[in-house]
Parts: sequence; C-alpha cells; structure tokens
Amino acid sequence: MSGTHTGVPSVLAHELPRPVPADELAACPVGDVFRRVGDKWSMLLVILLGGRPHRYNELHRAVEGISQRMLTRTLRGLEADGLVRREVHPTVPPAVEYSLTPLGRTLLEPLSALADWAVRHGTEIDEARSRHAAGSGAPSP
Amino acid sequence: MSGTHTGVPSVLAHELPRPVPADELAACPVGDVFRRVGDKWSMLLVILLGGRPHRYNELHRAVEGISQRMLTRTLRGLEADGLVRREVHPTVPPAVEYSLTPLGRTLLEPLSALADWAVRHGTEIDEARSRHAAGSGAPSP
DNA sequence: CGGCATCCTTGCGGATACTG
DNA sequence: CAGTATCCGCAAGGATGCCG
Repeated sequence: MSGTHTGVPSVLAHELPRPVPADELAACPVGDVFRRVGDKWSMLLVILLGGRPHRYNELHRAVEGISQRMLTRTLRGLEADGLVRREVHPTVPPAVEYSLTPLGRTLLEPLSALADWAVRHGTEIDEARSRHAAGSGAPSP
Repeated sequence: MSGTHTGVPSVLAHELPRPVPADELAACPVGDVFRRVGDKWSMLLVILLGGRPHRYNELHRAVEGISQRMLTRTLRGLEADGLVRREVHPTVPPAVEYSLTPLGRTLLEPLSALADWAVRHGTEIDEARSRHAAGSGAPSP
C-alpha cells in the first residue's frame, strides 16, 4: 500500500477512518472536487480545454450531447472555481474563448491518474459486473 | 505538462481531444468510475473500508448521515463492481462483514491523489469562488 | 455567435415501517 | 443485526424559445 504519489499518502486515511462528521466531506474541498469529477460534463470540458482553448459553440460541437444549458452551467461553475477562464473578444460577431487556468491545468494530472486506473481496471470491473449479474438475478432469458 | 503518475500520461489527451463521441465517456469505464467518485457515499465507504473491514451497522454508525437505503444501495453497487466483498457469517445474530477487494484497494491510490489535489488547492478554489461571487452578484447586503 | 429564461420530466436520495 | 419495501420531496438535467 503506502502512498508515493503526491506526498500526502493518507489524507483520506487520516480524515475518514475517524467517526466521520458526515457532512464534513460535503463541506471540505475534497467533497467538492469529487462532486465535480463525478459530474458528467465538468471533467470532460476540463480535459477538452486542457488540449486547447475552445470557443462556446466549438465546445458544444465537440461534446455534442450536452445542452446549452448544461454547457453554460458547467462552464460557469468551473469558472467560479477558478479552473476555467472566460475571455470575451468584443468583435462584431461576439467571440468567447474558454481556456484552462494554471490551477485547472494542475487538475489534469490527478485526474488522468484516476482515468488511467479506470482504463486499466475497466475490464475487471466489467467482468465483476457480469459475474455479479449472473449470480444475482438474470437466470433464464 | 508531461505525465509521470502512473505511466499513461495522456489517456485523456488521446481519448478526448478528438471529436468526442459524446456518450463514449458514459459508456467507457472512465465515465463509470468518475460517476462513482462523484457519488457522495461510494468513495467514502471505499476509503472507510480501506482502513479495515466493517460490519453493516458499523458503517452506518461511522458515516452517520447516510440512510440504510443508501448504505445498502451503495454497498451493492460497489460489490457489483468488484470493489467490495460481502461476507455473511451465519451466526445466531447474522453478522455481515464488508471488506475491500484487491481491486478496490488499488483504487485508493489514484483516489487519494485526487483528494490530495483537492486539499492542496482547496484554498485557491475557495478564493476563486469568493472573487467570482464578489464580481458577479452579491453587491450590497 | 453566445448566451439566459422557462417548462417539464426524471430519478436520486431521505424518512419510515416491516421482515428474517 | 441486517436488510427490504414504500412514499415522497427536491433538484439535476434536457428541450424550447427569445434576446444582445
């Protein structure tokens, strides 16, 4: 076990093995970030912007499954958290460019570490699911 | 930039900078895992079980903000994914022990890397929020 | 082009009560 | 002790329409 990633191996092991104040996780930044990560679009946009800055409709086209509502909402949230920067170019047809802030860029690494894990063990998860489904309730179709 | 975490630096940079098939993220294990991480209780339980095996009511007491419904649901989900193992001891008062599988244990590291990031940059996020709130809509109370 | 406002559906998630 | 089952509130999220 042990932790040799960033330097703080047992942030969790120190924060949670205790009586867990319940909503402490929701109040502390960890819960906040976890929520963001779990957000269907947030991390997708972060990663997308990690590659290059994008314009609004460019993002809308890139994801192509998100509604304007969610695109704007998510971007606003990320902007509020200082992960994304919004630059408005006062041209004749208004052009808005979204880019990742330095802070947002630092998120890419722990994020990719997690994504990496998912890719690596994705098969195992899938197998475990099949195995579980087989022994639970899906006998004779 | 660069990536020196797990060994696969640009899983995301390779998967997403492309036209993003939209629901590809939702279908592939990455989206799945991200959803779990974002889940309010899942990772909390994983971390908790990462310390030691726990029994049902022991977990219920530990978190103490979760309902039986969510406790069971979350545990079942984690069990289905092969992250948690459920052992039933056929004693007179039934005793069920939940523990982390080897697979589940491997998740602890990328997870703590992310949590670590959150703790490290939590202040910056908070500051960015205040800064954003100050310039958006909270003028004179 | 880049948004914001509104409506309406979906399902997550909590509280409660009952069983093995 | 370890769940299962039911009810209900609430807000996340998609579709649509209008404005700068």
